[in-house]
Amino acid sequence: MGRAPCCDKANVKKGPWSPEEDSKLKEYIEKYGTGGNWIALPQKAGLKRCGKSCRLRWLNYLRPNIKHGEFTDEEDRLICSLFASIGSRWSIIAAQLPGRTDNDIKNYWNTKLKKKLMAMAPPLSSQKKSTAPPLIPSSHHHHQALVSLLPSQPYYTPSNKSLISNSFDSFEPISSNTPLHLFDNNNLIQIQENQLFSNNNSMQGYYPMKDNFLTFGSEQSCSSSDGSCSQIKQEDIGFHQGFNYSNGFEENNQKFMLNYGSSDRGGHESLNQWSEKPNGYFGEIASDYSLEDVKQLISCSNINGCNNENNINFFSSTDQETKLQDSKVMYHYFNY
DNA sequence: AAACTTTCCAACCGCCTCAAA
DNA sequence: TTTTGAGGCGGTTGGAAAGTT
Repeated sequence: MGRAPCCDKANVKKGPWSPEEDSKLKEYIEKYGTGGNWIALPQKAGLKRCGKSCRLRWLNYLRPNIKHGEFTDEEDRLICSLFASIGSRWSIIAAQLPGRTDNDIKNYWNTKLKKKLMAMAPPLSSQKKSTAPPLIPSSHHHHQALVSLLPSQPYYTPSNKSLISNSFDSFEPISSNTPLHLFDNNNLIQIQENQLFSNNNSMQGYYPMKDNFLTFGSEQSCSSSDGSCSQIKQEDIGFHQGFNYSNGFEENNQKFMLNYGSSDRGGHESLNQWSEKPNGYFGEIASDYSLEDVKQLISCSNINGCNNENNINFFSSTDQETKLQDSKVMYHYFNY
């Protein structure tokens, strides 16, 4: 019953790889490949290592075309937007960055990029509080999010006014008078664009903002069964450089943030440039994940899966390929 | 220069899914 | 149908390197 035993764990070497081990592994794989069997590989290659260790060493360090060293601004942006979309699914993120490994990206995020973004964000306590009523009933105990990918310019909104969709419904450019429809499953919120961007907006509780930014969320942080909720954590939030305002409020222990991407990049060479690159963030690189896969992952990247009614809603334009390529991620977090 | 602290990252650990037996 | 291992993944850690006092 079951498969053959794994490697003799009591008799395998651990710790850093020596140059000799590296060359043995590299030479063997270059000559014979992995054979689809990492467990058997170390013995064949003359290594006293666990197959898992060999796999990791090969994938993260020895395989060809591994890119080490500084991450570019473009890579920063891509990591940020994908992290905002799908969370810490490093292998998927890595698939969109040629030459980068999931481990590299994970380390980079944990040690540098997260701090970099945090340094740009104002402390939550400094943000204005609102008197606006909660938009989400207090019975909602899940961390919820509404995600949309909006083309950089112009802004789009679904023509059928329904954002409850995981598909890419038809979109039309919004005029300055067209309300944005922000939706969670119980609340449809209409917001005029000028209410988002005007400093003298009349919408109580919504603070004006100018420039793009991004918020990040962790996985579910509270329970729907017992109603307990942890407060939003500072490290769960990141902002893109270049924002001037964020709008958010706190009410009845709920945090609400409303974020919006701007198309005005102004040519600044910084993180606030989202999509100057003609080929965009997706689609130009060979990876195991196609654009459709990424869309699907984004559309399913919630707590409970694609079919849950509290789903993250994801939409884009009919011209999916091109529009998605220069899209930005807009996150709305409700109720932590 | 030494002691201490912080940062960085390679590698390990443990969990999950899938499939072989 | 059940058990078990392989492969894959994300979280965590230990120690080296870099920075600070």
